[in-house]
Amino acid sequence: MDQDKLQGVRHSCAHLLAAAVKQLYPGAQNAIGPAVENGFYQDFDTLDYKITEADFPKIEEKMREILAGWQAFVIREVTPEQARKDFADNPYKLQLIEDFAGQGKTITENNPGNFLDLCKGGHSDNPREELKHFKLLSVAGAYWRGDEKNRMLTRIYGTAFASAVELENYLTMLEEAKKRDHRKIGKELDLFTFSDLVGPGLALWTPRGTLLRDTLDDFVWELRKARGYERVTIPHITSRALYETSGHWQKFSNDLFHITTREGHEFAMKPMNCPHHTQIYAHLPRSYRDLPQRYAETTMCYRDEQTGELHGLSRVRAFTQDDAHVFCRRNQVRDEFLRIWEIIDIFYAAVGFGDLAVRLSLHDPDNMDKYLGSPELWAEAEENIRSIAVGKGVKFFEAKGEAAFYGPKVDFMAKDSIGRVWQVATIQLDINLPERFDLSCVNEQGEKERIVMVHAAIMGSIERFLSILIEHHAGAFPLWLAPTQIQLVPVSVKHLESTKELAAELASGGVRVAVDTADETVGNKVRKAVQQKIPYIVVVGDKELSGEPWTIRVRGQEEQIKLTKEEFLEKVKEEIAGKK
RNA sequence: GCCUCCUUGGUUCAGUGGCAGAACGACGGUAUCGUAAACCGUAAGCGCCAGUUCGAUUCUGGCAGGGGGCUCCA
Repeated sequence: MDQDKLQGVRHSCAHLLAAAVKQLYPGAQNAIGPAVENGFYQDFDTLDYKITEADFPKIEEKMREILAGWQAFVIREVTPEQARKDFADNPYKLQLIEDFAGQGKTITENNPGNFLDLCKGGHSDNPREELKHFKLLSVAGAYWRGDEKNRMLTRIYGTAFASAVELENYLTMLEEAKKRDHRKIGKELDLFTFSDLVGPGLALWTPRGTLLRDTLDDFVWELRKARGYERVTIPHITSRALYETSGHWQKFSNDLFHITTREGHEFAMKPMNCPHHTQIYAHLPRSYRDLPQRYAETTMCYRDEQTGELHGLSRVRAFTQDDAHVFCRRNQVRDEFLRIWEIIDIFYAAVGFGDLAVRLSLHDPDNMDKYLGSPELWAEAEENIRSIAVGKGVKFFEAKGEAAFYGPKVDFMAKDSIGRVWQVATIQLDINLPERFDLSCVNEQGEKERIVMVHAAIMGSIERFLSILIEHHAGAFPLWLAPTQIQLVPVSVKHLESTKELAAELASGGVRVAVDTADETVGNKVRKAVQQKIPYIVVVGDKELSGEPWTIRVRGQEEQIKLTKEEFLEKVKEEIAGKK
């Protein structure tokens, strides 16, 4: 079955679900019910009925019963008057009818036998056969028309496939994905934790997790340093005046953590770093010869997210940005973009991602009040980055309304274990903050020239990046990132002291080594190390200590390898240096 | 913030309107062992606050925290 046809099947299932719910819950009204990436959903106003997942078997049974009476979908075009009559008791359909009529769209109804619905079409041709393999998955709330001022409807999610096997495979995949959830693995590998006393959305990083963060951040810094970046440091709070100048105060006041001093002065925790960085640029008169100025800083930002928006490490209230700002002339933008893009390419290859989606995030011309600056300025900036992306020769897609309020962006998107898409890296062209902060340089003619800013984050939020990285590798990090790279397992307590000495020797070669000091059987110690997904495990006993070749257990492979201590250490060091 | 579900030792899970259970982990002991779980023992828990009840971990409500969505996301 091709993708279009499958979409038709899923959308038809949404109708089927609507028919079943309307029979089981008299008076319930269905709103919209589209096919989505891995299935479908259908929204309902269920009045006073409360539908929960416990009701799914009953609803699914009713769906099968109704399906038995279905033929092919019959589609007919109707006048608005007719449609209003047919859906007189459904306020949601009536609103849709008015919209369609107002836009001069034709209105169509369909009926597969015993259920009339308002719909534009795109259905299964043979519902009785093709809709068999469906399953309801979850129930959720969703605002009518996606607007939080509207009534909240009950949304039922389901999925459908062309065959029972494909459905089963999909459900199995969802189960497997749960095992890779970063919140679960973060606990198992002891990488981070949350505390009710500290508060929601505030992750605490353990020594192992911090090692992982620092290793990643060191790598980003290494790549940046080689490309002319310099480190800067700023405080985590600021006077409100800074954000009034930048425009953040008016635009994002609700998302700021506010601080009022005992004298009544207003401050805020920083939700981003750009305004602070502009003040480092602005504290000296700059010659065109000094440009670009490239500032980098890995630092925490704070945003007052609503509790319902928090999600593991993906969405938190305090997160670490590997942020950089380039202050340059217009004609330097392309080179700076490509320089950053190169870092992103190298970095994501080393962490095991070869397939980031690239999104050109543009402004929404119908919503100019969301943005700073004139339409002309935006058009020019967007054309500029579009041509850079085209020149780079990669696949990208464009998204209206996804720009930052100060300029268009190139965003890099990765998927988590169940396919949710998150933004990670970003390169942004900013034509507005330099205006607001009056950032300039003196050009060849001795005139004051307005500059532009490029914002760049490689991991974006380290917290969010790690959530993706953990799920991508299911906790089995590449050797260079693994908090423990080699686990030494002494055969018995007799060997403990010499094993510790050995560990110190390996560690002095720049390798992260741990010794299992527990007075346990070898089998148990090996098992623990395997569960911790440690890349190399070596049992140390009389043989190893006497200089015989070592038998090394390599993560993810059946057969063990035999190498002398020197050969092994050399191999490990090479792999770490090569970011393997 | 909104809809909905959930909350039992450190972790994963049983269970009950009348003394709360297991496994792993931790701790103590015995064994000193060669590649995915040695054996014995000890400590440790019903998220918080109200209500109903003779009695609430269990029922009801509120709060907090968490899950799935929605809205938002510089």
